[in-house]
Amino acid sequence: MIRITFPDGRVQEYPHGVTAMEVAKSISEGLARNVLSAKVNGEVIDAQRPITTDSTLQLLTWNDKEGKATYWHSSAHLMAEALEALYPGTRFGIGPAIENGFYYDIDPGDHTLTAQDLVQIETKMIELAKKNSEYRRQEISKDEAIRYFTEKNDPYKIELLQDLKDGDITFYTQGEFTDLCKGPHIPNTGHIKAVKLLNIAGAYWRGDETRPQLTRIYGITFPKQKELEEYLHLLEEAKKRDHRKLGQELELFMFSEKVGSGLPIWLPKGTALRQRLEDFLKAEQIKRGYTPVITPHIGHKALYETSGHWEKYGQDSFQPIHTPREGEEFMLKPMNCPHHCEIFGHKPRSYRDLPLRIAEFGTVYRYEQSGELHGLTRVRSFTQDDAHIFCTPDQVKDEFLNVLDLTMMVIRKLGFETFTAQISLRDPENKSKYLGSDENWAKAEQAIIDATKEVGLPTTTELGEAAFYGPKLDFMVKDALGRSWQLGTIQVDYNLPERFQLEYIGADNSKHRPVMIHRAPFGSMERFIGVLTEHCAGKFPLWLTPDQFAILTVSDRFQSLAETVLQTLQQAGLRGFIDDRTESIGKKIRDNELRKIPYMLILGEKEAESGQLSVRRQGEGDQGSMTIPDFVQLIQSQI
RNA sequence: GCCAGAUUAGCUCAGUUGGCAGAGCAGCUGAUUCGUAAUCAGCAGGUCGCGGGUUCAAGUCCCGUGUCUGGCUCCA
Repeated sequence: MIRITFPDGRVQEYPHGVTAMEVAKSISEGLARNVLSAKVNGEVIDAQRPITTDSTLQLLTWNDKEGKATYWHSSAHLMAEALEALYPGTRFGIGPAIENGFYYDIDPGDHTLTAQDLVQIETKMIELAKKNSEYRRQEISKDEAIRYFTEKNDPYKIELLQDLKDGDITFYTQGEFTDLCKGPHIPNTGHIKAVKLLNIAGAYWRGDETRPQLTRIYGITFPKQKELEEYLHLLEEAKKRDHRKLGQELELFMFSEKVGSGLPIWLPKGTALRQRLEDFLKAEQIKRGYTPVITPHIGHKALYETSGHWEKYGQDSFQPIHTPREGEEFMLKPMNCPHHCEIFGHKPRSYRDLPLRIAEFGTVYRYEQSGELHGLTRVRSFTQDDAHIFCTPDQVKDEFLNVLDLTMMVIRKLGFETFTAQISLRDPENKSKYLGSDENWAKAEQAIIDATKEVGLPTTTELGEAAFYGPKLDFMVKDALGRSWQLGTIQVDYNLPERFQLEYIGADNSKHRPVMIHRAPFGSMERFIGVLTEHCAGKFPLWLTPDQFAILTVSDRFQSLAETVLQTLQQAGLRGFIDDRTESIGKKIRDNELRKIPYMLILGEKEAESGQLSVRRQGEGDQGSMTIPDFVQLIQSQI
């Protein structure tokens, strides 16, 4: 007998070799029907695998994250079975579960798969799923496995096998399809009831752009048709929040083929919004001891040779601008740091001057790969809410904490409740990629880890994600479609001060090297506004939104009244406009609802007599009437 | 940069087998002066992304290219 410990702490004895499925059945048949896999001693395994030692056991169903992952991974195998049936000779790469669904990377050979083929594959998957085929696990020797895939002519699987140890290799088979796989899988294909293949894309084999490009098919499956429909509805809703769509509808920004791709053009409403955001941060920075500066948009190539950026990114940048005089080369600035280093270095600095916090909303230009451009979130010209803090090594941690506080304040003020913070450290396997000494790197990495711990900020740590000059802390939020974007960033840099030979005179009357902290709470105005637009679905916070109210006249007899009201509200510091088109009131309401104007003030006979305002809230409807001062008060109370 | 798809009026989109370029919304003009999500009528709006080719004839077929979309790679 072995002892099984359940998540609630209950312990029960079962025969040696019992499976999770048998345990589930002993509890209830209903539970057993829903079990997809099991977590045994922390490891997720097939529900049908025998348990041979005293263990903790958690039965995994659709309601568990790991249960879903098992389900979707098995769905990837089902899709592979369908592909093999429909397109014999297809070769397979890898097919994992992802956050929402799964994908499989395949090499379809001469055949090119297109989106039109997906429906046919879905139909085949459903047909195969209905056979209730079991997912059968089989341990196999490396030689035998290689023989199988050699016969099948699948070089990708053979390559995967090369990296595996003999004795660790398992195959899974369902129906007619056998795959190299460590598992686990769901009991049988019958659990898969609803299938949607979402899109098709190219993906480099093993993520390496020098290797062949495979076809990646993304899909998602559900145990119930209704759940699939709900998910697809959710996707539709998310698309409505896309900042590229809302940006066009709300006339925030545009792109022009003639101006160039990746170069956003800010329209009046977008500019109003953006400037308000900038003003908010500028005011906050003044309070916190930052000094604003302004620097040019270009700089000598030599500046970037000094900074090291030319060596690192020169080939992939906008190429130098040549002047009429021979031999002069200027770069569009890809970042503001070198200019700010020159500011620090332009006169002798004392330790009494530190920390020196230099801030600039600096527009930079980076030649991003054409395929990577995406709305406002990945562009070729953008404005960083940049600042560089020059301080003594002893001040690093306090300054880091201050910046952390500012960044979290900014993110929360804009209504992002769920964000994650990622500490990016250097790849210990590949230290030559980075500039700067081992000792400095270790110090900087420790400063970040300590500071985030001190404020209790939950973080994830990624090795190899650091910038080439130093470790960093990035704040990440998700867009409407669940794609993660980096917003604010804080980076410790021991390298640039070295390269620019920056110095200050210490209390000991000798020269010392300052430490530099790069930081941008928004990250870039473009990306931040893009992500913010999706986050609030175009309904910006009242303090930020371009227009807070619209005055809708019931007929043009009320035009002069509308103008008086507008003036009064503007004098009270509110922003709005009169919709005086000769349209019906219903039409004006509809249009301004769609433009997401937070408040609509309807002005007609009734208001002319009472002197009050009829107030309508966007998305909520009629709020009844109130006096002008009450309305001003209402808006101010929400800012 | 790579793979796949898209590209027609300001916007959203039709356009059959290659045979005169279409609709709705927006715009303009006129009528209507209206009470909480679309008043009515008329008018105007196009080098079908761009450049080649095939053809008696190309929005439609072929080649090249720009831009966009979904991913991959990249992201100072």
